[in-house]
Amino acid sequence: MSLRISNMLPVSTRGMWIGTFHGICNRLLRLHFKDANLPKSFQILDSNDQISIIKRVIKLNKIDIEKISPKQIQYHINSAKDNGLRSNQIDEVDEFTQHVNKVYRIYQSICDVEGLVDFGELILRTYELFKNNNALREHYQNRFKYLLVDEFQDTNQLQYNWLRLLVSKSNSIFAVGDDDQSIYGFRGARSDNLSDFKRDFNVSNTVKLEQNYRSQGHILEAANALIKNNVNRLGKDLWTSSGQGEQIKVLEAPSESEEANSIVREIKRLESHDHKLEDIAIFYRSNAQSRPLEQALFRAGIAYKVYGGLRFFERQEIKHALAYLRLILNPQDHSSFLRIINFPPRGIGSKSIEKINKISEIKKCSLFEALSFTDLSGKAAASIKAFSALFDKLRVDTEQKSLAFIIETVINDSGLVSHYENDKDGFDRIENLKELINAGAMFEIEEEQALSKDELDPISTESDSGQSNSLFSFLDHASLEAGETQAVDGAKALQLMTVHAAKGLEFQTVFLTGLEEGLFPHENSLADFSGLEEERRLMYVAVTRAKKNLNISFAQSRMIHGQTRWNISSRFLDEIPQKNISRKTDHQLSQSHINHSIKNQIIHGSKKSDHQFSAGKIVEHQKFGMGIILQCEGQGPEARVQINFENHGVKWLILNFAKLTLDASHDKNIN
DNA sequence: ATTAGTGGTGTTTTT
DNA sequence: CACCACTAAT
Repeated sequence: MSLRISNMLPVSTRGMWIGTFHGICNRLLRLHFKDANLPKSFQILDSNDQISIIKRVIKLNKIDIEKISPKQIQYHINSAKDNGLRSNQIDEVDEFTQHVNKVYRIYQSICDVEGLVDFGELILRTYELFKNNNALREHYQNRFKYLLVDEFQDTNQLQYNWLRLLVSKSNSIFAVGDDDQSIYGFRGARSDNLSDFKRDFNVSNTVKLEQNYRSQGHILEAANALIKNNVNRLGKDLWTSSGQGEQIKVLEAPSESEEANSIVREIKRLESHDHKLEDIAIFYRSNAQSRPLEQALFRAGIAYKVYGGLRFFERQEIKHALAYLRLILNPQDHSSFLRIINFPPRGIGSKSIEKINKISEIKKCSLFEALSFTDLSGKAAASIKAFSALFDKLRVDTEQKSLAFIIETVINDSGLVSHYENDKDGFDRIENLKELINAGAMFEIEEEQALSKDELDPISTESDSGQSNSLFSFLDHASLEAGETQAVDGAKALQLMTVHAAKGLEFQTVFLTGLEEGLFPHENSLADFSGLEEERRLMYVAVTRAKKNLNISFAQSRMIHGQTRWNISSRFLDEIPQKNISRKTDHQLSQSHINHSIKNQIIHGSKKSDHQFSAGKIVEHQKFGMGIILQCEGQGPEARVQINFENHGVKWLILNFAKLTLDASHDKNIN
């Protein structure tokens, strides 16, 4: 974003604050940590860190909530914060809320003591800071003459209130948003903020942007037709002056691997017609779907780049390494301490950890300091001494050293590398650890360049004593911008990403994959109407990323959670007008596939089944209607079939009881 | 007392 | 399939 802006503007962008809400709040909190009542070295928690603290709270306080999962509690905490609510502001209306809120309260006190800040807290803290500190608020109201907010439909209630605090008579605000592209409802985004904005900020004139400069006719018509099915929207109709262009190609494949192969063939064809690889993108609904695509691309020797997914900084080996780094910097960091106290295994088990915990409570000191008081006998005592000594040594060895050197020293001396050397699938992990050294070196170079370029803002942090300041900002960077690091060098490669990650981007050619009921729209979103509408907006976002060529595909069968599932095509496909589509129903391919799988059953299956039903056949049930057979089991009176019904989902039925009729037309297809 | 191995469970999207 | 909690083996 920063780059795009500086390329478009005749003036320098130095001095502008450009970033996400989270990024800007982090910057503010770093500058005013004292006023925000935070330790100087506060660390940012990611989703997993948050979960492990919640688990800790549940265990330590023996809260009796067997039925409530840590994830549910996490959701409660995050959505409370997204709405600007502290635990004491929540009505404990029922037992559930009471339990969950208790965890929230204790969780927050742990974070406060240990100097930990989760994503919601970044914004909430800054909000409270502005609210309670008039001088500071006025300073920033004058500092930022113009506030510009992009993707306004993705703001949540707290971010909205945050903006209201920052806007005064001395500055002005400008917002751009598209309610049809609101796809972050699950994390508290309110597209209603768009209409509230008009009211609360006295907007005198609204500009509707309906001319689209990106996509050609067929693509745009499809997008318009799709989104019209949503009831809850402000309403707009996009138009283009760039001609009809090509129809959308729709491909039906027998399996996910066939789908991937067809896409690879098409990409090769495009390449030979002078399409650039970096102008092509493949989208999918969930990260897990990237695998078969990657396999096919790898085999075909096509360079590709996966965005997001298992983020580099979220891998366990990287998190272990970072925990060592954090603990060097901040011995108070209990989460990091617990992560590595016995990793790699060094003979300090749960019992020892419990003792350390007790001592830290009695002596009111950190877990780390408690190590020196813990008197245990024999092996454990020796292990604990060794662990303390390791850290004393690490602190001395890494003082005033380069980031790369610090990281290298830590991953070697901690025993992480040698641990993974003995692990049978530890090779990749060691590669990643080496990559972390590189990332550190790169980060330091970039930081120097940035520093020499802008010595801007009047308020600046006082320089740090002792430990390297760049280690500090590196750790910060690691938790907040986890995904970005790998994305930079996306040159000359095909781009793979989730539809969520694709928002705001555009490509000449887009392959949109996995258009199947249950996947897209995702089955977990179908429970309520608003969920389905959000999925449809997601589809709308995906379609409108394509400039010239859009390819949509789906597979008849797909491995999900280790089981083959037979899906029907997505309802979203049916919502696109036929005139905008050219169907490449690979019928021959699909028939041969089904024949093949039936033959396989006859040859490999120990005995031929004594009924006429088999996987892949279309059947009709008196009550459930049409469906496709997923698998068969058993013989005679015990024979059962699993069927995915068009309108009733997946069910197991006993053949003797279920009156099933084979769909004759489909039967003819097979033979 | 620790660890490795086993069996049961739940699976979207992200700052 | 991947992760966790629990159990058996060291």
